[in-house]
Amino acid sequence: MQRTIISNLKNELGKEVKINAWVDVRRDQGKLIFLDFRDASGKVQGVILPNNSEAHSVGSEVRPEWVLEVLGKVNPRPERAIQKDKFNGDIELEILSISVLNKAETPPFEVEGDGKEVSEEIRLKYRYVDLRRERMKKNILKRHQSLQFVRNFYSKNDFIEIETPCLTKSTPEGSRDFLVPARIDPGKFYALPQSPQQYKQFLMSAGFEKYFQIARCFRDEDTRGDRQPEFTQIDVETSFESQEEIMEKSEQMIIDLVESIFPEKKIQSKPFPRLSFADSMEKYGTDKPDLREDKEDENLLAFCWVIDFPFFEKDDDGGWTFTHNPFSAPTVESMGELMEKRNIENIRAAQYDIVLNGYEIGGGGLRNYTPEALRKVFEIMGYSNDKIEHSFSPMLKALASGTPPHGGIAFGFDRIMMLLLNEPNIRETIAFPKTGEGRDPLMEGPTTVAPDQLDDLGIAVQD
RNA sequence: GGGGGUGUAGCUCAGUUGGUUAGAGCGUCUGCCUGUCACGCAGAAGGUCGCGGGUUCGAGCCCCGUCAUCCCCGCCA
Repeated sequence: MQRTIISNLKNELGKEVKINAWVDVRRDQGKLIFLDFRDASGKVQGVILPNNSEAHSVGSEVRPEWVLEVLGKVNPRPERAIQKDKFNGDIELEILSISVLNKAETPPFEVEGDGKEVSEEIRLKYRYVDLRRERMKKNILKRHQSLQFVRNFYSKNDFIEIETPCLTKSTPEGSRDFLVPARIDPGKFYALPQSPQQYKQFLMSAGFEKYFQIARCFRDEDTRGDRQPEFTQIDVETSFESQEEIMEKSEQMIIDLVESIFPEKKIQSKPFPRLSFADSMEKYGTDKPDLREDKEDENLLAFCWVIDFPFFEKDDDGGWTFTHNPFSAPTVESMGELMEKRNIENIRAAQYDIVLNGYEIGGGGLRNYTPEALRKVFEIMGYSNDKIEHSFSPMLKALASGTPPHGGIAFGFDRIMMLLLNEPNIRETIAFPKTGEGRDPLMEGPTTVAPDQLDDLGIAVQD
């Protein structure tokens, strides 16, 4: 007999069916045993009637989280047992026979409820159990639907998804890199990408014109509730488009995403308001203002753009560093100042951040597409010619190979999910997140490795 | 790197001024229960008080160190 999924049982009234499911709850009344079943599609109550002695003896053995194959008959519930507000509350499965596919140890915590009363440490250690709860199933499902939406949106708009490498090269500045020792070249290291920034610009050089990627990014920095050492970015880049065109397309994607996948949400204002960095700092004291008119309304989304960022700021040593991205272009008005390296504090970047309810959820910019302009940025930051060549010569050469004007944006996907799902932190939207110290509580990484693995890599570990 | 919170039964927690045998709820186990759905009733088992050291006649409680975890600052092109 073919398996029926639980959400389809209501279409099989009066028929005999086979289901495969977990035991969600067991209520044993002696002669009458109730078992609530759960599969990926939903839950249903099963009942073992007193006359069925064989099912009865199996039924009194089974426990929560056991995995069963159940043959049963779908019945309407007796009038007095109907539960109007419950999924499948008007039907029940009369259990004819049960076979146990797998037993389960007593779970470390109850799968019922939203898990907010269980410590996160324990939830993450037994994540495969924690993910069985409805709240987590919903989050992971919404995440999937959102990713599908984004893929479709960009695909329909003639963007193509291109994968870029995870084993790449360490470049100075920005965040600390995760390093991967290179066996082929002892003493040398790959770096995991902090973002696919340079690769997507190479793709513009290559003439793909419209690129996107659901990209995993890695930054070896301390975490926060809204930051993880590895995270997912919606990475986008286009050629020959203006800042205005890129912002409009991005805004449309976000609006369509919210309205399609999260219809209960209300967007406070469309189009999204725009603030200059200077105005935002003056009015709100931050470059990621929370513009919600009613902060109690959990379905209210207040997006805004922040633009006109200063390109450079003083670093700790009194030199100049970039505020956002070294590959950004200056605004048209600032190009002269960049090329002549004067008035540096006044140079503005063609840079735009998108902010939601006080969180930065994305940022992008037009890029320097001539090698001369990009070189000026590095010179202002005080990089030697050697350093520029060592770290950026592929990019400079690509820009010299016939690279179109281009720009793009990257969204922090996990953070967007956190906000749209009303979750208190980013970890609730990620199937297997790291702890605050960057550990994997489920797999218990990182760990030491076998000495011969280190030998292969030519690595000696200090005590 | 810094600041703060937490760590006691499988889970969530209480534990008084340092004092007898460390408690509760849920879960688990056993028995009873024919309409439960937070099932109910009766009973039972279950403890490296994170770890190490110190003070003390005596430490879950005080002191020092350490580990884990959460939040924040730094950091995060």
